[in-house]
Order: sequence, then structure tokens, then C-alpha cells
Amino acid sequence: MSRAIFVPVPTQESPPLAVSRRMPLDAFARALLAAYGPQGWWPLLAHAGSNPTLTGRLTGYHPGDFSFPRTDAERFEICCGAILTQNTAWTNVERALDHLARKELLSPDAILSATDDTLETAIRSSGYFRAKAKKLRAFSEFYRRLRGQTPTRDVLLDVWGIGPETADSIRLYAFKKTEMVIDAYTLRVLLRHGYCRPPLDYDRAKRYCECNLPHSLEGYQEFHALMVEHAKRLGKNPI
DNA sequence: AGCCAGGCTACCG
DNA sequence: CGGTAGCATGGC
Repeated sequence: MSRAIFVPVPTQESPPLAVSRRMPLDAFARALLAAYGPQGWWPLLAHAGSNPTLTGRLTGYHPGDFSFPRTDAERFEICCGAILTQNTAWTNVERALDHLARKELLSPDAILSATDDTLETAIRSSGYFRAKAKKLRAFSEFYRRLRGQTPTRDVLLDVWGIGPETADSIRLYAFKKTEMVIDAYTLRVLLRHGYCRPPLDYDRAKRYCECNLPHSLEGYQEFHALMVEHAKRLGKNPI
């Protein structure tokens, strides 16, 4: 995943179909890495410093550094980010995380002690703030009981508010398990480039990617992040 | 102005 | 049961 292979890559200037369908998925992933560079996911406020510049600046990303999370606080922050970013632009989530951090609410105990209004106000910018406040509480309860243990996928899925993508993101980025993450962007890319045919659901896409990419933590993290970057450049309109 | 964003739950037939 | 309305903010 780290070696550059130069292949024509679709961008806003050169249309998506410039990439051959015949290119295997792992070669496609290497091409995207060569074109876009390492993405440095999962972004962390702490990594951006105590006064992070927000609003779309890439300060929280750490390209080529897969050593995060380095602390339990960073691990929990990633989990919260994964919940808050459900169907929501990351810039809105970043602001919510920053509010939580500044109010010292970015820990399970603090979240469980805070009033509904305090919590909801802090995360307002991430949208669906009432539902997400409940999700953060349910997850905080769960996280406390973990006592540092790594949760299985099934156990995560039993937590209220945690679905397949959130569970897989938490395992891949917070607990560094080699767990394939699929999101709306990944589905879009797989369909647009003809790797999969509709109807394509989460589990089918996940199996397809697992079968066509080398099993590696760094590779899975980079692949997911590159799918997002690439899909953003593709845009939403068909073909 | 309206569409879109790194989903999930609850309810409907 | 599979399908889908509802949830909500901020950026373009």
C-alpha cells in the first residue's frame, strides 16, 4: 500500500471512467494513494493542538502516522467522532468535538454526569443532536464497562446507536483491529467503477473489499480514507 | 433556496 | 420481514 504505482486516476479534471474496470481493487487503491497521498485518518483534535483551527482545515490529520490513538482519551475521542459523524459532514463534527473538549466532556464519566441540555448544546453543530446525545450516553456506559478490552463487532452492534459502519470504524481506528469499513462513499465508488453491481448493501461491499485487498491495518485505514477522498472528487451525479 | 453530508432507529404495510 | 420517514446542523 505504500509503494507508488502511477496509473491514470479520475479527478474533477479527468472523468471517472478513465480508470479501467479491469484494474484489480488493490491496484486501484495504490493508484489512489499515489494520486492523493496518505490521508492520515482518523483525525484527532488533540493532534491539532490546544487551539485547533477548525472548519475544514486538515489540522487533525496525521498522514503516514498510524500510531494513533496513543492514549485512552484519544481512543474515546475517535469513538465519539464515529458516532457524531453519522450522516454528517466532518466539519460539523469537528466543532462538536471541540465544544466537548473545551467543556471537559470528552470522557465517559463526564458525558454520563452532564445534563441533557449541556450535552445537546455541546454537540449541536453535528446535527441530530438529541439522538446523538443519547447515543453518546449509551456508548459511554458501554465503554466504561469495557475496562480497556477490545469489543467484538457483534457486541458493538448491540449498543444502541451503533450500526455497522460506526462499529467497524471504532474497531479499525480506535481499537486498531483490521476491520473493513464501508460507507456511502465506498459504495458509490464500487458501483461507479463497476467493481460491484446493484443492489449493493453494506455486508456485500464489505466482503468484496475483504476478498480483494490485502489484510492489513494500515491498508484498511488508508483504503477507507481514500475511498472518501475519491468519492468526494467524483461528485454525486451518476457516471 | 435547495441539496448534501464519513447512518441509525423505529415504524409502517 | 423489507422498505423508508424522521432525525438537524452548516456549507456550498
